[in-house]
Amino acid sequence: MWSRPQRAPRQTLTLDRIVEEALALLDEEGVGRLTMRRLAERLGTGSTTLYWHVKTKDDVLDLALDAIFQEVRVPRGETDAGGPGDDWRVRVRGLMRGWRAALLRHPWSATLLDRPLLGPNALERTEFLYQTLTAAGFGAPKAAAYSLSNYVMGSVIMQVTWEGRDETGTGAFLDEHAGRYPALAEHGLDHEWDTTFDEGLGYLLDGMARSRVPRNDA
Amino acid sequence: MWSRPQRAPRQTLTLDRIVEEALALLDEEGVGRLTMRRLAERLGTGSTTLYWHVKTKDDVLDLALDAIFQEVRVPRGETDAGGPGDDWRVRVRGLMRGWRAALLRHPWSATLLDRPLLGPNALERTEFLYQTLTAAGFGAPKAAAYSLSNYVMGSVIMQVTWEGRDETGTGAFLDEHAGRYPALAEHGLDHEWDTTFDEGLGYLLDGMARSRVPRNDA
DNA sequence: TACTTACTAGACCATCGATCCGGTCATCCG
DNA sequence: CGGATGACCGGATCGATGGTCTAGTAAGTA
Repeated sequence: MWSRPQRAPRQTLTLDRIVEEALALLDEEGVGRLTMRRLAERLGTGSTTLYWHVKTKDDVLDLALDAIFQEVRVPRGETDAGGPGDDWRVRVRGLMRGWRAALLRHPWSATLLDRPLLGPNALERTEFLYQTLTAAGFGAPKAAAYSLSNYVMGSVIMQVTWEGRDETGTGAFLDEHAGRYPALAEHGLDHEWDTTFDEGLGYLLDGMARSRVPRNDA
Repeated sequence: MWSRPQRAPRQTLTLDRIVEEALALLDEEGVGRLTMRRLAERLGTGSTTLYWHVKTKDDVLDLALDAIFQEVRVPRGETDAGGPGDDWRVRVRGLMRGWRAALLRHPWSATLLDRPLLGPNALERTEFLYQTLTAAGFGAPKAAAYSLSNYVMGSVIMQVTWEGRDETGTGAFLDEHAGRYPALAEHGLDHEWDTTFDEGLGYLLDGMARSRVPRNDA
């Protein structure tokens, strides 16, 4: 009885549906409101049932986090228009921008970024990053990849942390202590997140460019 | 009855003692094991008592997180030995390294980095960062400061996330899927955290240096 | 002495993640 | 066709948590 097709499961509730609904719940109400009971209720089932498909709640969170990375487009075919050997810059910047944008589209992800990104979608993007850097002539793609990911993660966490808050209270607080923190009070709370991100990313890319050993392009 | 001294409180339990013990508990057992009951028990009191000094558990966490920043030395007086106007680089790099080291000394902090750093210790360091950058001639110190902080935070989170884990399981997992992720599998899991951090920090600083408008130094 | 304030604790509440136990139902085997 | 198997489901329940209610006690003030 070789390759017997495994018994067709009833599939009324699948892991995919759980993840899908978890993402919706997360998007609508945030990570604090995601409980197994509430998730089960939205799926029209009991909380116990979820545990047949999933071992712990952390599994759901891991799955949901990795699902975000599915939205990140991998800039594979993009060849540069002219710049000599700057292909990798375009690709890496595109990946990092997409990475950041996807996480910002789901702000609850910021709280979950302290867990290892080992899902297939995240791994695929990381693999692409390694390959792009290696092809560009970086002897130590790991260091470069870490620096870039770290920067993206930190930027997302910082932005989500500050954007979600009621700034009036914090602003008043800063004004109140303007004597102690003059420079902070002077520059206020509003911030151009996108341009700052691109700026820092450019610095990182510039610095890396100098330390790479070009391969067979000029 | 001017300047009546406020009634001397009994002070058998103070906020300082609570924060101090919370830090010890956090260091010893991690953020997951910090409960109000356990903390109260260590302090020889009941959990209810803590709520007289503190509004919620989040307050304890905020306080503990800010307490970490107390360990970060502010490199105030450090004048450079010779480099023309590179003072700010030395100071900023010193601050960022100290920032990172303090957080790494308390790995539980990585999980809490998704909350605003508005404690007095954190604010004092941030204020110093703004002042140093402004004095160095940066027209937009906020963008520079954000880029730097983001990078530090991301680096800490990434390192803590990976260092705490049992790498053998992850290593086996990667080996198993080496076909799908060849570049990842090739470079393995071990990593030189310190040098990578300094490298990326150098890139950031280099890039910023180019965009600043020098003030009155050469 | 009467009163206010600082402080403490035990019992209690709602809720959570997770499990136990007892089912149901489609499918496969004989 | 009929029993057995295993995928799937859910109510009740467990232990633990954050937080509150209620009821106090000790120390100072008037």
